[in-house]
Amino acid sequence: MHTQAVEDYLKAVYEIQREQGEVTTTALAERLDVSPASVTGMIKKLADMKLLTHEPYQGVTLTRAGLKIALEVIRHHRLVELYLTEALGVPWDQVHTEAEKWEHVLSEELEERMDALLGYPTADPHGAPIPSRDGTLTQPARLRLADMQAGQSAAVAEVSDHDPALLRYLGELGLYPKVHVTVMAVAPFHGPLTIRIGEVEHSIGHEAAQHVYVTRFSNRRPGGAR
Amino acid sequence: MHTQAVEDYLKAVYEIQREQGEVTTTALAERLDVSPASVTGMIKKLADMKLLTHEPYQGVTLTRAGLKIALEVIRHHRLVELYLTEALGVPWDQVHTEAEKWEHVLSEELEERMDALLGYPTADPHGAPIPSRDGTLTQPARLRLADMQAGQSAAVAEVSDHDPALLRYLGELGLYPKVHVTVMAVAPFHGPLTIRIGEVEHSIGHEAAQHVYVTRFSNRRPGGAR
DNA sequence: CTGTATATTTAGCCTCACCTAAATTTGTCT
DNA sequence: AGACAAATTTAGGTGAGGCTAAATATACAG
Repeated sequence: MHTQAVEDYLKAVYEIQREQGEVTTTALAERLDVSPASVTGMIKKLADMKLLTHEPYQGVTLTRAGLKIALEVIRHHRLVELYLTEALGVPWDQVHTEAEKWEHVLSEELEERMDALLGYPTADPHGAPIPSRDGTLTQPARLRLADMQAGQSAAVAEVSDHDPALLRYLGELGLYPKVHVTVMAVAPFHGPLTIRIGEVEHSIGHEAAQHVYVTRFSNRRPGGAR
Repeated sequence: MHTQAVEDYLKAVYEIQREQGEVTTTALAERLDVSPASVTGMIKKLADMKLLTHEPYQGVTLTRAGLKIALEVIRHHRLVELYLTEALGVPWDQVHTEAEKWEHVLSEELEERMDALLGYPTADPHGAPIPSRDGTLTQPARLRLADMQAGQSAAVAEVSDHDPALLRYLGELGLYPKVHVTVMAVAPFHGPLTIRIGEVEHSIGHEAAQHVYVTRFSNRRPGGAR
């Protein structure tokens, strides 16, 4: 087995790679709340273990083996998040923190039981896709609510899960995954968006709207889905 | 927070104290699968933290603070054991190993949720009492099935949870907590006991019978409960 | 193209929890 | 009381994963 630190690093590398393309020492240090020097040391170890490759001063890339571990950890994390909301009723702004601990102690046996009990789900409570056991992953949406134009409609696909306060705010607005939303107006200069959910309208700041990913309805049915 | 090692040591001290009265360096080393020298070192640290007192060459006693932590860990362990059997259907010979890991990552919040979901239970799947949040604990039964005489009846109170093979064996016999059992015969020289559970009779070795704790029915109702 | 800011790595050190080997203490048997 | 075995502690070390301070590499502005 790998240590918790190894798992945390690989997961962080994967996530930063997704979000920013390039995985730098500093980015890892910030995400893991650790000094850059410590990251350099750990990278060396992970490279020795053939879990990633390191181009000094350039950044880091996961190897096949490293990717496998990262996806296993993420699978655990997201399954646990969903399990905690579904089975134990934990509010969605708290599951992330709990899952950070559980992901490292979940046996394959229990993973399988949770998976079955949840009906082999494909997304966690924040809409993030749950990797399958063999490591395949549906492509997450990359369009942000903040990038939409007035008049467009979409379904919420995924929301960022790192900030509990943001999640509580989105929860108040009703911006959960799968919810349909229409952009009524967009204020200029990164101002707030006016959006409609069901029959009610809300205003949401640009900043928050950047953390909400959506899937636009296709334009084939003018008038849009309901 | 305390490290996992600290929690493991305190739990072990508590358990050995219960089982054997005296908590020696060697006993701790064996239980924790660690060298005696390592135990000496760790004891020194725990004594510095005022979690236990150490009489060199004599043994170790938990302080009030140490006892509190030990009971919290045990509470977590037993709640998790019960949760795993009840909510996730994990077989009773496997829950112990899983709970060894979970006990260290369970937040108070989740502890409370599990506790409520299980209906504020007082015993784990092996019959061991679950400490209350304030650290009170019902006194466990100390009479062993192996110590009973022919003709006596009792209810199974608790079975030792450390050996999965033993638990599977007891499961086959139907020796679960609360089950009523009557000793039909006791072979001499630590030979097997013949016991009756419901309508069926089994033979069980002295060794195994030492790991089954029972509560004798009072003698006030001759003929015994059914 | 040179100077400076920023990113990264190196060097040296720390704590935790473990180890082995070598004292030392305790208890027991004669 | 002496001798020996068993239990315990001391001494010295290891690997993991952190840290700070200092050195070095890269990037960018003038």
